[in-house]
Amino acid sequence: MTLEAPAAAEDTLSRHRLRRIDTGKSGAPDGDGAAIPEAPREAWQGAFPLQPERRTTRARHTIYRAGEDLDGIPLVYSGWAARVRRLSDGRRQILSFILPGDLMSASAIFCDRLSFFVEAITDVRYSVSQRTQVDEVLARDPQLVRTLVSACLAEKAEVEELATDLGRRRAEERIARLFLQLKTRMEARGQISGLSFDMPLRQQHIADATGMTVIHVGRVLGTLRNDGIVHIAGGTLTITDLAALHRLSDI
Amino acid sequence: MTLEAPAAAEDTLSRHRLRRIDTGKSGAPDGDGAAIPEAPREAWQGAFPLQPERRTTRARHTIYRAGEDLDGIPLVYSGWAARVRRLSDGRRQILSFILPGDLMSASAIFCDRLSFFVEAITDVRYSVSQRTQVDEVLARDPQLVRTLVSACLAEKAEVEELATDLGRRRAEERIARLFLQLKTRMEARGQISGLSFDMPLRQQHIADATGMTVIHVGRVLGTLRNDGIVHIAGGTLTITDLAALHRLSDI
DNA sequence: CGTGGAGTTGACTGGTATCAATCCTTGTGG
DNA sequence: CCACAAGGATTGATACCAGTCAACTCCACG
Repeated sequence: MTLEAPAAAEDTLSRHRLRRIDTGKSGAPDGDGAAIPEAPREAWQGAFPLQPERRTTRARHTIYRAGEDLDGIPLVYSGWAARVRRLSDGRRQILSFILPGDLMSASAIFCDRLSFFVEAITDVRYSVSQRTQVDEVLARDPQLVRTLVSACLAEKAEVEELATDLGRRRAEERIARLFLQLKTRMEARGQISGLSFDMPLRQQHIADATGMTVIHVGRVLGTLRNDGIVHIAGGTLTITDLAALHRLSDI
Repeated sequence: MTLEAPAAAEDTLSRHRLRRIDTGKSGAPDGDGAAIPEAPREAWQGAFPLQPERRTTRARHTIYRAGEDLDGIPLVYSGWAARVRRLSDGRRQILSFILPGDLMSASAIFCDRLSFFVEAITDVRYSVSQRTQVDEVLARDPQLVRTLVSACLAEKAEVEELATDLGRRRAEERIARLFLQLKTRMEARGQISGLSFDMPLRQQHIADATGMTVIHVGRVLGTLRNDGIVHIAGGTLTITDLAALHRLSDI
């Protein structure tokens, strides 16, 4: 598990992407003040009553490299990250976004080596619970094991939905669905006001998540804005026509 | 869990797809003779030493419908099937192919309701082990639980790779990778001779697995044939230039 | 023979990608 | 405080991959 490693050197095709050393601001939904919403609201909230190690990774840096040994189970408590697969020629696919309160991957509990990278989008603070300690807790609580297996299955189902989106839906549809998904997740965290929420993703992230090019993402966002459906400004996403967004999303 | 249910009625957009009632032949890799290779060669081989119920679903029919209650854990012992997500307007995405010896989905062990359909490609014979019995076995064998969780994680990783293919690779690349994957899986089953193996998929299946249209699949297959890389004839896939296929696949 | 599924081919369209230039915003450093 | 540099967003022109529509063949089956 690597901390604070610059991503530039390894990024074959990085076109300015991830290159700059972050300065600590970058529109993150969390200030750097004291009031960090540290509590994960998920089912495994009480699962790790341990003394985890605390770490930080700055925006645009890689938190975990595919294939490395995980030295513990990481849980994000502030900032956004992404699980991403990289191809040898630099193409990238984001598998999911990791929001505060999320395990970096539910798989990490049962497996100490993952097949994808985890990259910080904003500055990310996370805790790493020691595997041996977690295993002890799990051994005493079979019900918790079930819960965590379910979390894995949920993650799997999410990726299956992503695959369907990428294989069978069109650009506008995919973006609309991404936004609705983010809205739902932010809602669950109580981090939405009206139909707006903090959303630190750059167009490049949206492109890598929806299998598009940045430029086309920009165009689609443009039409969504002109049609009065969604607009992004200053790191905030605002839904101006929820019904239309649902219509586009086929939800 | 449904048996022998025709798919036509439910298939909103089916353009001849799945419509015909199969006659029992359809180029399945299994004859209907006695010599069925029944032994799953996977890790969970000894996992279900029970008296499972045996069932059959004919080609082109639906074995399981998303959201239904699973009344047991299904293991395919002959024929090919597919896990597939359907959209409301008839578009389909195949998440993976199920070959003889495969669990219909590893998720079925920990979850009695799946989010995708399972459809028979050829005639499919499978066993259904009762959940209560399997749970008993699992309770006595924690190591087996780990193994089966790993199977789930492997299935998850496979879908993540599919998502990457669909999002970031081109048509030819995707088809090449599908073929190589099938080759590997058939090899593991000892069902390959030279560089040929039985492959009952129609172009429509390949299209639904790779996120393409049938027609474009036909074109790509045509060029692969003309370039002397792969050709399909009489339900048999033959790789005529393995190196080229690897090159295309970026493996 | 007739029917229907499956595959092939051609013409055309269209959705996205690619290339390139400009502008805006923000952080950096003098 | 201001100028500069870099990242990010927007726009235009053009190319190309893949989708759509349609016709036709081939084959298995009844």
